[in-house]
Amino acid sequence: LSITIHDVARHAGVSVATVSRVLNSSGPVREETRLRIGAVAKRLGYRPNSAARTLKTRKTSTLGVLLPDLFGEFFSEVIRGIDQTAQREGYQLLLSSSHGDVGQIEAAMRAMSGRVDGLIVMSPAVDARSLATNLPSALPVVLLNCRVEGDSFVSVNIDNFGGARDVVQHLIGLGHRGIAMIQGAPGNHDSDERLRGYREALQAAGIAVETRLIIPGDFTEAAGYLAARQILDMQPRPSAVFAANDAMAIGALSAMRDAGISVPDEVAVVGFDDIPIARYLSPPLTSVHTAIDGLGARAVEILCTLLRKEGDPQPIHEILPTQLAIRRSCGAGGPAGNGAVDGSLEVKGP
Amino acid sequence: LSITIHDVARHAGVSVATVSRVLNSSGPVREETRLRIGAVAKRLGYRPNSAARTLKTRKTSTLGVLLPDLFGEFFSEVIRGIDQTAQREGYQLLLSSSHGDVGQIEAAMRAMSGRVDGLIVMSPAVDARSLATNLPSALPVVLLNCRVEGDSFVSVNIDNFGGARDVVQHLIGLGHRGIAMIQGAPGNHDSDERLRGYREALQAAGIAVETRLIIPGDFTEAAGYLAARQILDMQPRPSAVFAANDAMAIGALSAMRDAGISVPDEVAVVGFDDIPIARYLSPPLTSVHTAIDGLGARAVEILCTLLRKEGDPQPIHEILPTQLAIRRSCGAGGPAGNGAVDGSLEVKGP
DNA sequence: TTGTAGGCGTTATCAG
DNA sequence: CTGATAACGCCTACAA
Repeated sequence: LSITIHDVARHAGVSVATVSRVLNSSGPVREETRLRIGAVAKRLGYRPNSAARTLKTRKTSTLGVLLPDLFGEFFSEVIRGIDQTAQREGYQLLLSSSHGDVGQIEAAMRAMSGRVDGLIVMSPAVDARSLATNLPSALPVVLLNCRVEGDSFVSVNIDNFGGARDVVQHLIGLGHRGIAMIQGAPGNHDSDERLRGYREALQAAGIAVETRLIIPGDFTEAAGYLAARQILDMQPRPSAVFAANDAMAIGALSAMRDAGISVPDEVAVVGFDDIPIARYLSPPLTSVHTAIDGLGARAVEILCTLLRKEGDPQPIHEILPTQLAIRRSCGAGGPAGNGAVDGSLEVKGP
Repeated sequence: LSITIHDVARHAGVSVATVSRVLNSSGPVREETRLRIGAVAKRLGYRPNSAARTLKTRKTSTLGVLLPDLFGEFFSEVIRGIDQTAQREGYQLLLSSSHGDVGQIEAAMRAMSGRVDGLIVMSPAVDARSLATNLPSALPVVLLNCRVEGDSFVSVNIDNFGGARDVVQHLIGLGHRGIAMIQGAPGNHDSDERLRGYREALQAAGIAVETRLIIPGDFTEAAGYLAARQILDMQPRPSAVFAANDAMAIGALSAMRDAGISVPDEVAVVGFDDIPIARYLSPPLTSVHTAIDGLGARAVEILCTLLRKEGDPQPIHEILPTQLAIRRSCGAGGPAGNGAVDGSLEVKGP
């Protein structure tokens, strides 16, 4: 029913081999023939059957993307970066997200193997063994924001540690000593690294790390709200709060407002991620700015060099830098307005 | 290099035909043979080559998803709904987003045709002609939140009109007469429908629709901020603002805070979409709640019945209902706190 | 410069 | 119940 290379060949009065040659610019074809075939192909609206092509060449021109069940802003930005870069590189995207446990993600990996040329995996649950047993060993894989054991895989990460350390350092610089932290989801790599950065900053300043100041959370607004209520009840009460992401910071701000606590006058609050609305909050939220779309984009770029076999065979571990976005919620910096309309990024270097 | 159906056949001492029969449960196979083949296949770690299978059967077990370049929360929710449902129905997802103009989306459609069994298209830019000329006429398509002309296509929409009408009606019920609206992106279907709902509510209440009260926007926080500044300068100043989405409402809240205007005491503000953080804003934002993930889920369900040829051939136009989520920003309803921690949806019927 | 033919891994149609 | 075998649409030596 569909139109094939044979139809084109017949209409152009040549063999399928010649048609194939002009389509792929492989092998020599007389200029006149090339033009004629091109015209016929266009006139007939010919589209090469990608299944047949894949069967023959073993190339799918498709990249697989495996994501966990993640949160609004972050998700869309990662995808945006991946999508735009893949498009530019001539790849389609086979997406599978919303994975809770390891079993689901392994099933997705198996379903994708054979249908993609390479894979981008973002999952706190996945490990080297899991990858090895569920994927063809020849399939190039780039790990995104994952805990990486050893050097068996290529990975791209955000500088969670450095970003957290910097923002806590900033709080310390403002004179804060009692600094609470609201943790991200347990077992999550980002979460652990941000906690590590928090610890590092305190220790570097000679401040004791108090366990009671580290409150569990799960990256949701509701968790931030609950954690903040807990923090407000503490004796002595901390003068600053570092939430492991902006969503929890927003929950915390909400809780403080409900409790009649002024931010930043009574308690300073900072977040992580610098989501777009951070600057529109009340007060505008100090956060750690990360180029989330850049994370996705970089992963695709690396994957593509792997596919072209350009890259040196040794594994790459890339870490994307972060920047402090200082606004009013920390009590230092930021004009009275929120700079919403001047178009400036309002992002400052560390 | 990879292991094929021939290998399985050889190891099991049968023909490829028999192996194929047990794999697809097509045709009769003696129980003993079936078991033996199954065991061999598992032992060898055999995975059917999907390209070959597609070439033969003309089925890809893949759904295409075409999305515009859209905004954080909305995007991830739509995808989540699509993904989960597709997974349950046994389909993979070929995704292409970040499309600005018609040309890009048409290119994406062409790139997908032949690689998917069906297509979900969400784009304000696409029309019937565009679909017809760029897609095989046999390919089932479901339109998402699109303007639909005639009955040539199946579509799923959110009740933009009804939701907007209800929330404006609510403002009117609270005594507001001067109600400004911040519009969404020009040319966008959601945007137009929400405007239509706004008009309808005013007219039904016998209030004249004033053009000066309708401010252009584009669904971003920045646009909401700018629009609100404009509104605050008006003489006489409106007593309520309906933003066509929550992001713009957030921008508007921010502008009012900067201007020292109290919400809802001096000006009431309402949004549309009810994104998760709406209830954590200051004050908690009254909005129109929509099950965005339900939108995606429903689209996949309909597409699947189309693929099974179960559905009646006549086109379906489904409209998903909305609900008012009344909070403090409109001046009516909501406790002093924001109900953040009691787990209730805080969504009320119209 | 062009054509012929074999095969990629499956499924499906026949006979047996 | 099982086994040959012909497609599916394309690419690519090898021949001409």
